[in-house]
Amino acid sequence: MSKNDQNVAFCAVDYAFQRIGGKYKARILWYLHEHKVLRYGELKRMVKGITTKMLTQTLRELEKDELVTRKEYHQVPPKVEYSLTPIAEEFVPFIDQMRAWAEKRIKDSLQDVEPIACY
Amino acid sequence: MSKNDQNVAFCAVDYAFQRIGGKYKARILWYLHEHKVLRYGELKRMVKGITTKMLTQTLRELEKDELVTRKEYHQVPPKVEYSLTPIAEEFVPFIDQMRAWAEKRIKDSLQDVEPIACY
DNA sequence: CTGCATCCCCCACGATACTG
DNA sequence: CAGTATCGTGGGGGATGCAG
Repeated sequence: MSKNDQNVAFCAVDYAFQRIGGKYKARILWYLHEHKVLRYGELKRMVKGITTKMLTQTLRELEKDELVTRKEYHQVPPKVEYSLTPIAEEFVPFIDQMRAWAEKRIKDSLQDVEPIACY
Repeated sequence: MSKNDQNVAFCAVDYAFQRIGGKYKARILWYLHEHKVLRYGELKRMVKGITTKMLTQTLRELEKDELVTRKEYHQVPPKVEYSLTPIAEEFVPFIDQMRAWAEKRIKDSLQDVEPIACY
């Protein structure tokens, strides 16, 4: 594969995963869907274990892909709110279905799987 | 985060992504769904750019997670067939929906996106 | 509060060669 | 045909410190 193929999606499935894959994206989208609007610090607290670097970076990517909207209030102290775009809202149902599927799977194999502590 | 949290899913969404995330898993599942049964070499040809190492490794992981079935024919030359488990079949509709969503997105932003060459 | 800048490490993934 | 084995590397991600 040539260097230029880096960001080329081989198919639509790839395209989707490039946008909502990664370690935190799906979770962030999910939380934003559940709460409609979240501040930076709120997200940071919900996505356990994430660093500011990763949170900021991930939000920027989601913003670039038009999946989240960033609303900055120019005040001191700063206040920034994030929410989903309509495009992202269209996608959320799939995340929800995946969640349901996963929960069923987790229940069926109730060994070797650590307790799930999510929202 | 402690070392032992490596494979712990923080939530069901994580759990799902740990199983069907990665660079090739979704595509492999999709191809297997489309063709019902595929031999190793057939998969290798369909998943463009994948190496034998990654294909084998990915198939092994999917097998371990009970998403694909491996059927080996003890003959010369070797013949191995892969197919989806019922659990994976349950999941495929979501991949399909994601694909539809992605294709729509691709059509809407018909610039800077390379031609999608997938099945 | 909401970030940005650095430094650094690990491992997912690639390339290549070999085998029953 | 259907894989192993080995070696290398790029960048995703972590830790920490600073800033408006």
